[in-house]
Amino acid sequence: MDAELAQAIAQSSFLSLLPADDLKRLWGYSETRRVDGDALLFHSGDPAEHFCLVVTGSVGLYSRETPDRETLLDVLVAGDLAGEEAVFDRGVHASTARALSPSRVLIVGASAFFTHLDDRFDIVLALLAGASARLRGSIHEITELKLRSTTRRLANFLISLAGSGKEGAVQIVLPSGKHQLAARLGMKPESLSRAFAKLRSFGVTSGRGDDVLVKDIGALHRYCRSSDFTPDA
Amino acid sequence: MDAELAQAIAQSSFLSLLPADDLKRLWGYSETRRVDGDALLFHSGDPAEHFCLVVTGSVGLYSRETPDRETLLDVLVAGDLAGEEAVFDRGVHASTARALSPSRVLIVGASAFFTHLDDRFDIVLALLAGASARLRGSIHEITELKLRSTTRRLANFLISLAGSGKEGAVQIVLPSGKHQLAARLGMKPESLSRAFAKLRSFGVTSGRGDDVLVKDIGALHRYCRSSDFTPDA
DNA sequence: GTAAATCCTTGACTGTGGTCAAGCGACGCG
DNA sequence: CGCGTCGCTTGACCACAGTCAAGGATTTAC
Repeated sequence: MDAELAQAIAQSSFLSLLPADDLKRLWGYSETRRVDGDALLFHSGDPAEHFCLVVTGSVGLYSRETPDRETLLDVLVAGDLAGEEAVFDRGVHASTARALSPSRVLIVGASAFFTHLDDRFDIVLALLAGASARLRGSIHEITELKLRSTTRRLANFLISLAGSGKEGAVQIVLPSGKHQLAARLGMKPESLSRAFAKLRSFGVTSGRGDDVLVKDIGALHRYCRSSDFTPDA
Repeated sequence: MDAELAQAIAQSSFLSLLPADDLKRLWGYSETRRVDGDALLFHSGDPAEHFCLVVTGSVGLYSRETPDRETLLDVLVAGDLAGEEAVFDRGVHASTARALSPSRVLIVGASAFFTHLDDRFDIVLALLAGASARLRGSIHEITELKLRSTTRRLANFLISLAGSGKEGAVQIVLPSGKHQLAARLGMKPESLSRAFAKLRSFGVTSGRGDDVLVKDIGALHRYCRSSDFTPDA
């Protein structure tokens, strides 16, 4: 176990709770693997033989209901788990996971993990907390989609990226390219571009890369709050 | 414990798994209550002192991010749990629960329940399965919102209400009024009405009540599949 | 250095769905 | 019986975002 892995575990909401001997046992039935961008980790509908912890890089979580159309649900980074919920529900992955950039992942065998659970009460509790947190995130997501415009969604997303407790000017690094960001927010790249253009008048500067500069995060907050039509001037 | 309650428990994905002595213990720290329509069960942001099982009637789950705007996430009926995820994540309710019609609910104390968990491994496992299933539902929901039109969303919803394995003509009873159904699907009542109008040419008949008649469920399936533009004719 | 390629932006047009407002039809009540 | 209300439907209009297509700007290749 190297430094990268140790850090990913520390960032994980649930693996970080595991005592050392459980981690050791986990190594016995899991492996780390390096994959390049666009590599498929598992596919929606696949039997859940394993789930993954992202160690480095980024992994996209996709929903694919019809064969021709799919949508990016979330971008996972170091410390995030992918596909662990399938182990407890129907044994079939609900979403597709694909690397967005060259990444390193920890692959955990589902059945071995399930056996492991039999005598570790706190693991299950941690998993339950993780699942609840995700559920909370989904609720937030659905609300955003239902009643926020594209520009507001972007502003809100930037705020959440900046983290709470920030003041004044903030430098933000997007977790993925603009194209994927658009998908993640449920819009087209063109719309994202226009949304950025609108936010420019609120002090948001974005170049061609993944870096975004916000002159005053408070102004963004105010924009999101503004209960109704600021006609996006 | 009466017949109504027994039936609600049988329909619950998780309480139905509990052995009799755990149920008995559960009674010790929970109570049933009758509420009228529009009664508030708990509010988003409230400390999670209890969660609820719907025994009869229907309960709406709302998300409220800004004080002025809220959206209906889901309609819960007999056997569904409301607010149980908060017990494991941050101890604060993520959503607001309000009765949509006169209802009967089982109120379970959160802290007592948490203590109860300490020695019941399988309860936690069942809860985890429930949370995973909900997560799966959320994923489905987000996908629908991102890439389906209002009419498709309605058609898909009717199909899921009909249940799988049906053929030919199906009689469907909506879980709530048209107004709430519209909110649940993330659209306005006017749009819902238009969506029903479009589906009329596919053999869907709806009056002013909660009853919907589908002449051929297969036609609906085909409509949803039709990968792209059937220009909703 | 020029050319190609990639990424982001902008523009013009269209369509879906929200908004506002009016029009039913059913039911309840005086 | 006429009047009001309520739930649903329709119509007219408009705005936001998707589509198609072109235009910069920066990087890579030769």
